[in-house]
Amino acid sequence: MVQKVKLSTIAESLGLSTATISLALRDSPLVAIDTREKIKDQARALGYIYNRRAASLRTSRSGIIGVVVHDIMNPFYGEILKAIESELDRSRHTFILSNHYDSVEKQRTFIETLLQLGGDGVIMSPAIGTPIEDVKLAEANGMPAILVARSMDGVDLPTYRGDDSYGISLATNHLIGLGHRTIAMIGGTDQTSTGRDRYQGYVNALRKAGIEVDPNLRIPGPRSKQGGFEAAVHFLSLPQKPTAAVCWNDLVAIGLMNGIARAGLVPGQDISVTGYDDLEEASIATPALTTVWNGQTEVGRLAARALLDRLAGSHDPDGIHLIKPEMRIRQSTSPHHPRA
Amino acid sequence: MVQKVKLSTIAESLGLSTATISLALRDSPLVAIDTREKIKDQARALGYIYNRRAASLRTSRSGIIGVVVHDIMNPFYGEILKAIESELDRSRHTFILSNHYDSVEKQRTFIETLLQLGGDGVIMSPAIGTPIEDVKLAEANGMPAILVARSMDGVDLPTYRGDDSYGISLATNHLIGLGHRTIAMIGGTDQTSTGRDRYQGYVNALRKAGIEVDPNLRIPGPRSKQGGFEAAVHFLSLPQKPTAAVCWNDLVAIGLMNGIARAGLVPGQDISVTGYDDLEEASIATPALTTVWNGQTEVGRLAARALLDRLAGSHDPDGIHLIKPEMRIRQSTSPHHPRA
DNA sequence: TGCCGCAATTAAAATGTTTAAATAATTTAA
DNA sequence: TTAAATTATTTAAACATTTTAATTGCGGCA
Repeated sequence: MVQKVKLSTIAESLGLSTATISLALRDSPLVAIDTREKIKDQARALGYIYNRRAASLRTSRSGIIGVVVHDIMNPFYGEILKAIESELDRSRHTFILSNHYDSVEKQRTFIETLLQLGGDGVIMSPAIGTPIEDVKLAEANGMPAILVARSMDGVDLPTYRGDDSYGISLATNHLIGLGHRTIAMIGGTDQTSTGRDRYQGYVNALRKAGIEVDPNLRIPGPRSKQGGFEAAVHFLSLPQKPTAAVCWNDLVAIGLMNGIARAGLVPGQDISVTGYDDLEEASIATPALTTVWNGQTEVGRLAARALLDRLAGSHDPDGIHLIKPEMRIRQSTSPHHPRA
Repeated sequence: MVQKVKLSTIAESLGLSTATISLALRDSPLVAIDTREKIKDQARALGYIYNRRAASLRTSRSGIIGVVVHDIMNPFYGEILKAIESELDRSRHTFILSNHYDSVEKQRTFIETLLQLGGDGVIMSPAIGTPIEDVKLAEANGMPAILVARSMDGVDLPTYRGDDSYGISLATNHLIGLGHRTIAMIGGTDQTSTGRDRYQGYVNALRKAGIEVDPNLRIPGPRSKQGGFEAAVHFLSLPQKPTAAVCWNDLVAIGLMNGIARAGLVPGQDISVTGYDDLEEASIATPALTTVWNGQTEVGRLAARALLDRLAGSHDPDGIHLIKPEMRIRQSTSPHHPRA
């Protein structure tokens, strides 16, 4: 259907040209102030709707920003998205969201769609195995990209994320300080830079305390509650009988605690558990979860700001910007005592 | 920046017209098969990117579908969105997502933005207090709207949601069947049609069993874990000493159970709790949550289908389509025994 | 009177597609 | 061999804006 009310409709109804209408609606000082008012009133009266595609065809600015992350239903990303949303909102940008579920194809399709729509920029938490060409594709077509939560090797884009190695070492040190010596690490993968960093933080903390690293205590798995829940059986049957677990994130930790409880043990007493992220939910879990704040609000806010700045012309420094995590001690950890 | 590779770039490089290129890239039988192949190869080689805004300016079809719900981080909506996403994906539509957080203004801004972008349609779970004009605005500008999860009075749009009254009565009957007589209803509001329906279902079930309805047992509140958690204190100090709680949704139920546990009681034994929705999470809660499946996947799937059908020309019946909820009995409910 | 400068407005081109109608090229039928 | 039919391609207009450069009208000034 053709647009019923357009600039020319208003122009004709007032005996003016479309140029004047266009300028007036954007509050250009080139148009006399009372003409401007008259035009705006008329636009409202006729129910005029601005046609962004026509405008953006002319200006090559669409006001669209794409955001693609692993899974928007994961509250970790959810909190990042909220921060991005509130930052973009005040600058009249529309944002288009997508999950990639770690599928490189889905992610590329998204980038292509965004390019077709003339997206002004993209914020992404790259899927595992993202080829460099895919982000280059965006940049090469004039669509700046910013990375959040995950880094990419061999590509020099502005990246905002938590300092994983440091963060996990905080959690591990906390458990060591409570007297634990057999500490498992549950959930996640070692295939991402994040994964390697986290494992490194765990290993470093153990080594520094003179504790031998036992690779059998590393139980990778999904980064979800379900994943943590299912890991509980394996965890509880380890011959080494760990007394504590450093979890990949809060979801895994909560799932693991549920699994532990299901097996008749008391999480926080019989087994100490740490999370990671400090989601809103962590503080209301039972027991309240000892965890590490991963700076998701800061990550989102800074990434959005960086993109907006770049769109406004100022090119802030590329490279990785690490947000310092902070320990949050609650009731899911307690001093070591032998397992029943 | 002007587009570097466009139809005319390809056209010139091959000595053809843009019309031929346009048709070929869309696989029109009007173009000879080998010409078509040659053109597609060349497009790939030059790194051509289809310009949707130009196309949609001409065709007035954008391939964009808007979805706006209360809060995408709420897993109930998350599950609906996933269903919508997977349905739209296979028809090459891009979807734009937004939260309205029950702000009518934010919702209207979203609808306006979507109109400006030439959105083909919108799926919405209307904000509390949405004025009829706001949805009419969409329809009046040729953008069909479909409602999910919530109805709107006085507007005759296709609506897909669970049968709330029936669903809550299932949960309430289940508790009554276990011998409970003092049953509270926790969380949510009575300001929405959903809220009124759910309360009605609770009241109906009680009445039918000859139990007097005590309005003090209705504790409204936020529909979140936090809300349920905080309601626990109030709930546990009620003079009527309820032995069971029907919760607005799973989140409230899980929060409430956490709160009950925090107070030293055992949810599922000392107090029976039912949820609503049957989120993925319900089955891994401790204790596993007895709840009512609210058909969110069906709601999302059917709504998306209905919209696509309408866009394809077939106008399916307006009005409310109720999905039948189903009881899921787990461990958070048990036969009545006097509270300790 | 003629010229200048200024304010307000406009003409016209440009953005990259799609598509109806027209044309050119080739094949088929008579 | 020509007319008709079919196939392949092109012309040109349309979509709704923005923006540069041009135009108009007017008051003031010499």
